[in-house]
Amino acid sequence: MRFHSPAIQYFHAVRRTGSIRAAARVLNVASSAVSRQILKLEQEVGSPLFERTTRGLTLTTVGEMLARHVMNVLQDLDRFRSDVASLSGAWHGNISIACIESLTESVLPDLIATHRSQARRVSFTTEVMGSSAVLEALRRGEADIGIAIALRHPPDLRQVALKRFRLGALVAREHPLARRKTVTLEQCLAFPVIHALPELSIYHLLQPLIAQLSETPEPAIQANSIDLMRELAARGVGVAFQTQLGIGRLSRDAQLVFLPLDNAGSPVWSDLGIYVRAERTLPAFTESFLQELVRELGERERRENAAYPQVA
Amino acid sequence: MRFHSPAIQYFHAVRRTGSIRAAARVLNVASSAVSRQILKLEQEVGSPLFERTTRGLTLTTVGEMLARHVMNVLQDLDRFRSDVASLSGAWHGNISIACIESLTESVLPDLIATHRSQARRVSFTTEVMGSSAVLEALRRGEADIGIAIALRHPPDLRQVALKRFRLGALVAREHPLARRKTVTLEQCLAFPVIHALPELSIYHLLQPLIAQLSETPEPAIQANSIDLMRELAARGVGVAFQTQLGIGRLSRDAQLVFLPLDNAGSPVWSDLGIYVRAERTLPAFTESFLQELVRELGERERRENAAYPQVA
DNA sequence: ATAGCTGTTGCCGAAACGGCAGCAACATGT
DNA sequence: ACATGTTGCTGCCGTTTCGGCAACAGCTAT
Repeated sequence: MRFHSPAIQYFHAVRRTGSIRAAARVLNVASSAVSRQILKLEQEVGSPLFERTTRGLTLTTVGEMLARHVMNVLQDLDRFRSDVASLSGAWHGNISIACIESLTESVLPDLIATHRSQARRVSFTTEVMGSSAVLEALRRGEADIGIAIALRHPPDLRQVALKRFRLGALVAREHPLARRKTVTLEQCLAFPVIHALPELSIYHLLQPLIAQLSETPEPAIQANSIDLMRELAARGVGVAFQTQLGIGRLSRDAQLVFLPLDNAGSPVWSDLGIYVRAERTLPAFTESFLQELVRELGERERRENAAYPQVA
Repeated sequence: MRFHSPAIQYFHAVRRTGSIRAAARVLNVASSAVSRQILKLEQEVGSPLFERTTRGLTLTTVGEMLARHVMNVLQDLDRFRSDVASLSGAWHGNISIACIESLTESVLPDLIATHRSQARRVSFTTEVMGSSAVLEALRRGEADIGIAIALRHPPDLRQVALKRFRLGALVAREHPLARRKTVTLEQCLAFPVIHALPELSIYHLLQPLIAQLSETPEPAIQANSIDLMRELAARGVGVAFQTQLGIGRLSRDAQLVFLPLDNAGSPVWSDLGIYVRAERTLPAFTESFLQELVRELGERERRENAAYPQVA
């Protein structure tokens, strides 16, 4: 089912690989064929689409416009194909998810497991990365659904849902703070602290609050892995900070205690956004999973914010 | 700039014309070429796209799915083209509007005139039709922007805005009702009435209210032209019903009086919706006009509802 | 029956596509 | 400095695809 001109597909491959010869290898054609199709495209558009450097090709402004169009075409072709396939037979296809680390402990595996048991011919591709990388992956068409800390998102992405979870401190059961109901940042900083590195979005959530304090003590440990920070906290090394989303298993084992954070009497929120390319209609099975994801995250938001009611 | 496979364009032409030979005439190619491309498409999709009748072709279910995809592709190609063109030079292109009759007296001509004075190379195509025909024209890709009475709209259309205007009675200056501030349906029905035929949406707005009344007198005149009904009312033939949108000129001449309608103590609203195909990104110049349209209609809504404040 | 319409199919020339080999330009490693 | 590997590009040429012409079968209306 290839009813689009080869130029479209070649252009797409060249954009992704950044090289004509590499694209030719992926496409299983001669590099000359790819080169000619690109030249033909540029002649028809009337403007160069790539800037030729000595090592590969980079999109020009016009090239980025065409890339956007081509992405719309190919993604919609995908949707059409899956629509036709779902006419006669069960759903099948791939759902590609780009998300931040906090989802990997419980939310995502739970959801994928239950979804797979219902629609077995839907496969998943999940990739964990930072929030800004999630948005970039979506823009480049490398992921269908993105979950990231809700920053300002570019206009070509659509925020399907926005769920807020309380940020909190994570301490071992034996930690002196463990008996409190809530903690403030000052109280935490009296102890050794496991800080997030700037590549984690927790850093950007906490940094402005820490900057407001008079004293800024040296952090004991800095890390860029949510998982590592959690394990360190469980071993009593220090106080870690994260949302309650990713600590289900460890707190079930009662090794860890989650203490919602209060700052000047009000909770500290971490906003989680679910994103999708705006100029795109999702295949039915992807849309279905997306709805489940939104519902599940909403359910967790409700449960967790009920467990730790907001201070007055 | 034709970088999509001919099959796409041929299919689109056949869908619109409903005939291979007619499509071939439009495309300036031999009918055999069109026939072969369609057959090739059907072979690649693996399912017939048209049902061959003795007089032309009709889309099958799969064909409609492909039509949707093809429409997305071609409309997005249009957007890409205008995006590239606007890089070097002024906006130019065509905006196709499908709307109901109430807009033709003042809203649309005013807007188009001011817009043309700013961007002279943007042309307009406007077509007046009934509300359901407006939605159908949008779905078939025959119009860019649609304005219609806000009924339930199909999911492949997006309601950009919803503005409500008061429905009222239109009477000549000398009419016995002309001195009132508002009127009820009963009061109007005491006089000869100019009724809308079912093809006008005013009919569907008033019919349920009339059905509630105990007596349903014979209407004096039935018509399917807003303009005709207005002129008839101006000549004192009877009471007409419409929104205040389309009576600017005549009421400026003080020949007509607009009396907002009250039903059981509350106003009767006529909801106007602005629609666009959902799976589509508009070209920049079309989006710009759309925003002006929404703003202008919102302005009128505010003004007119302020002129006739809501009863308590 | 005739005329007019429909979509489809051989046949054939023209245009487009793709593979092979070789080119110049540049980066890297010895 | 030289060799090697990379990049994109370009003649040459066989294959594939496309489109125009004419003819065909099927149907409708006159």
